[in-house]
Amino acid sequence: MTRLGNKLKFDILPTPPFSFKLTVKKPTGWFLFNPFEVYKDGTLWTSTYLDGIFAGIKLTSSGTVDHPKVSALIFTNRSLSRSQEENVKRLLAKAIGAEHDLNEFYRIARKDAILKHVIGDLYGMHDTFSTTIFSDALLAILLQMAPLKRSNEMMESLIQNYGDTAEFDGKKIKAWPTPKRLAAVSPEELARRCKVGYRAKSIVKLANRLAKGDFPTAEQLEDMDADSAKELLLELPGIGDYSADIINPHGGFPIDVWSAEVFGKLFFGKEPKNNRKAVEKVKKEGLRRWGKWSWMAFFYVVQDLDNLSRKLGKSIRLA
DNA sequence: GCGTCCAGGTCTACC
DNA sequence: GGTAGACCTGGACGC
Repeated sequence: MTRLGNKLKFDILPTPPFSFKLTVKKPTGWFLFNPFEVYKDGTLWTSTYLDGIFAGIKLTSSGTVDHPKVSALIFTNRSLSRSQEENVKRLLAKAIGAEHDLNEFYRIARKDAILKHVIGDLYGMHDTFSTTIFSDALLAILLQMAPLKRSNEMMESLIQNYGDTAEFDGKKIKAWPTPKRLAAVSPEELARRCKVGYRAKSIVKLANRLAKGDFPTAEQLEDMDADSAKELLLELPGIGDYSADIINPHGGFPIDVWSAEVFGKLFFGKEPKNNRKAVEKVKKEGLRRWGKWSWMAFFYVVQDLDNLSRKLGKSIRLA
């Protein structure tokens, strides 16, 4: 438990349209930083590491979708230097996707037979940016070869057992563990305590690799071209094509057996006979169809499956 | 109650 | 270079 008493207050002015609620609390429950964060009445309490600094974060919307303004209150355990403050402000704005201009994507989407159905429901939903590679990589590994319910259980157990707790503003919010923390744990202990099974070996190897401190940060990967960033991610233990597409800040088209079924129906009008074999075909078609907008297309479709299914009719039941 | 199958992938050995 | 098989765990299913 870390008590965070030092406060830093500032405002973020995202590029409109920007829906605070849809961005920090996605319709399908995707979180901003971790599964233990709390969203209530237009305010989000969460915790993460910003520039290596453990932070409790309170975000409140004080604007509208077309004139957005987000008030941020950052809690840390000590006062920050001027440059640390600037880094924290910049990273948080980036994390909530404040810099992204959705208008180009919407122009493309309005002309697309599939995407035109989803942009209305999700108007102003920005993609968010992970502040640490490790948390995204853990998420990706825990999604592998498991039903979503079990993935969530493994995720929560890992954070409960090894994550630090931020105590601030009357809240206690657990954060993802750091590479250093998990590098000190044996795979056997991790498997036993968190029931992550064979994934424990990959997780500990990954923690050891990232604890060295010489792997590029999410921002540094973003500064590379997409293929180079993905190539580096594929070198990490337990990270394959699907997981690399989840972690890559450039986005990708992360097709697994579940999304192969969803996008298979959308692209070809029918459920693939074998979802695992269809992954490659569906991925190829998504990248061909949406190119550099593949990730945004994936993101919007997945967040709007119920509505999309209704709009496209009973012939394509997606959810 | 018990056995079998397989899930929102990755890695390795083998050809 | 491509591909079959193993891999934790636990819920669903058939019997």
